[in-house]
Amino acid sequence: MQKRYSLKKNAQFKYVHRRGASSGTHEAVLLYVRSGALKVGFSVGKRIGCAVERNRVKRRMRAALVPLLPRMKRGLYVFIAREPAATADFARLCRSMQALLRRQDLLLPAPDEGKAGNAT
RNA sequence: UGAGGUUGCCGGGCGGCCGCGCGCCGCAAGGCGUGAGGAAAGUCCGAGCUCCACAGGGCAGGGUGCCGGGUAACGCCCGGCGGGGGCGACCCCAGGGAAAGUGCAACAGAGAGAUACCGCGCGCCUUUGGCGCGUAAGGGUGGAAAGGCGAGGUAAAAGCUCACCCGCGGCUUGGCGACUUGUCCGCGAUGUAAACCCCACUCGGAGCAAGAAACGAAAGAGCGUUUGAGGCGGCCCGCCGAUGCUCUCAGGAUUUCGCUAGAACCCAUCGGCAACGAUGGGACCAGAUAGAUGACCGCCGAACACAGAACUCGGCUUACAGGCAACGCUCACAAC
RNA sequence: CGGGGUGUAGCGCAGUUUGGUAGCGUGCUUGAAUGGGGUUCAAGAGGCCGCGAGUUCGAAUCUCGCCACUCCGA
Repeated sequence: MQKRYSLKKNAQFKYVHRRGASSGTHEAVLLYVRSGALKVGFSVGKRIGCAVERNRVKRRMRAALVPLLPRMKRGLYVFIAREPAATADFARLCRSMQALLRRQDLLLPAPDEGKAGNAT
């Protein structure tokens, strides 16, 4: 996932946290706010584990999101990891995040010919 | 063969494929190179670096604490000394001063730095006992009872005297020194300084959010220039100090620098018991800023530990699956 | 990066300065009182004082090293 898609400022995180529509699964929670740009942030709390484990969870969530990125509606996303995310396998993490996006209807129909990097 | 001791090291490797940070090349698509640790951790010490006076004096406060050396420095390391533990190789110790002063030593016990309960002896009396004096050997209490043990001595006793031993001080042998050897010259002093304290040495403060620059453009207010604004973050002195300091306009988690090559590492030779030093040679590319290493798979006998750089070094401490090497190291058993 | 605070009975807290007996409230158990319950009264149980070393005759207390939680400043 390239840096231009990442949510950066603490103020932005706070904004999403306050205004965002939320939905959750066993492994993660999604907060979403409509916006002109497509930005994604990840929030992995101290309950998950030590720095190594937190980094790994963040990387796996990021990797799971990459194939979905071109099909996502524009807006600010924050994914919050919950404790089972540390032990879940990668396939389970992927299904979980797809389910979160579908639940708020944020995934475009995705015709198969859609090229990567089309997010503008 | 088994059980140990000490020291040092590794702590996955190779390949395919899709991605990420940084650097270089390219008009672009993209390509090439490179990319976490021994502890990156805890933040417990010491420095570099930056700013505050040029880092100066005193008081207060903190730190260290056997001796000698190493080091940029250290509370670290090395080698000794003393004490303690282990059959041993070896390991552990904040280990200055209690004859400078103050405090504390509960309970028990007569008495905790002085004392006399039982006892022992002598004297007197109203004689199964009481009082006075002497004594501290014995009993008892306690972690600790004013050197220990034996002999002499005595009314009973006592370093009161003597032999041996223990400790402290003086002198003395060896050593740079901690310390040690001897001596019998003097003495017999409780413990606690991780209680206050004394002595010696040492420490200025803050920290990369340090600090510097760029972007807008000039203006206003207050204080002040030897009757001193402001500055050095415990206080005082002392010093610096003038288109200077503070505030508003002022919108910024803006951008760039600081930002990684270093008292570092490896090899050889020489000096040193060693830590380490000197000389010569060699190899070096993490530098992010919501913060880069992940997904899928194959092979290597298993590779499943603890764990993620955030200015940089030297240490300490803590966590750690499994594995390797060295020492003509130690002990036990067996064989020769 | 820098600086504090807390950890003691199931729960909330004293005791740490100046070292020797661990205590208070509430909850729990038993008994009394009531037809029964609550209130009340009496008795009792419950603590490796966060962990590991050290100093001391003796440590919740002093010293050192860890662990967890929490607060503040830039």
